[in-house]
Amino acid sequence: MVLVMASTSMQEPTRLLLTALADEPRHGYALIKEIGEVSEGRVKLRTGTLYAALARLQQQGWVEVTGEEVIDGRHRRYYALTRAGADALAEETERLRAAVREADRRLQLRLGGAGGVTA
Amino acid sequence: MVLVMASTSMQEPTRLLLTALADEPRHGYALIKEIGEVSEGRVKLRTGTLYAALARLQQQGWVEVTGEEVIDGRHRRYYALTRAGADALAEETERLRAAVREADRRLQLRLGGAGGVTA
DNA sequence: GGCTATAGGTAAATCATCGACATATGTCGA
DNA sequence: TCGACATATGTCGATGATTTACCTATAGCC
Repeated sequence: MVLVMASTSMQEPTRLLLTALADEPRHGYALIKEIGEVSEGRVKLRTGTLYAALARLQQQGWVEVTGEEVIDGRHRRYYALTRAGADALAEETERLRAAVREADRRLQLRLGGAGGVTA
Repeated sequence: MVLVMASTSMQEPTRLLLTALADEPRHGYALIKEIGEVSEGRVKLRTGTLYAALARLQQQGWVEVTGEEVIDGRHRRYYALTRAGADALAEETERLRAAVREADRRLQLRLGGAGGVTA
């Protein structure tokens, strides 16, 4: 078994990319739209970021190409999460869950310690 | 009033830094130790990252210096979250909460739709 | 004297992301 | 038919946060 350490957590575009691929394979352009929707229009993934990230994640073994097709003369290449990619996303999600808990806790302490919730 | 858009979400070290400052002011070295503990030893913040981030966050108006003192000949400079910084951390935390929900949902769909756990 | 912990910092390199550009097809309206 | 827009995939140089490596200095312990 090979364990790959994630020294530092991934960035948001990469995380959204893995998330968008988590349920089913998608092609590049669909990923851009998907991520735009999921982030409520906040993140507009650039093609430069997308294809660079897909290449990097393929090398990492987290993403793989599962097929290609031509629809109305337009070429589509489908990408999918590998098992390792899904595991990585699950781990990252756990880290984020803990981060959210901690931030909530401290922000609460801040309010409490400030000497007035002014409820 | 000046609104500063966060085009892309902050990175993990920066987020942990804001989190570590959320409950009370701390000095640089304490922040490094605090972040090491909060992340369960995963993130060892380097001084290069720390002081660069603190300078950047001060310019952004999210962090301010609240005081300095000398303990046993050692100089300490205390940093604190501003109101804007706390708001920013709260917003970021909400975004992360949504991201966690979405990742959970899709990873669940993956398991369900695959008809089998084998990749 | 040497090692560790505490405390603050700078400078160059790395690397993900962004912004701009390139290419090509289909559709819809003027 | 010409232009604009959506669809679709990519490359390349610049930007910017983080890392790596370096520096200073004091206190305490062996």
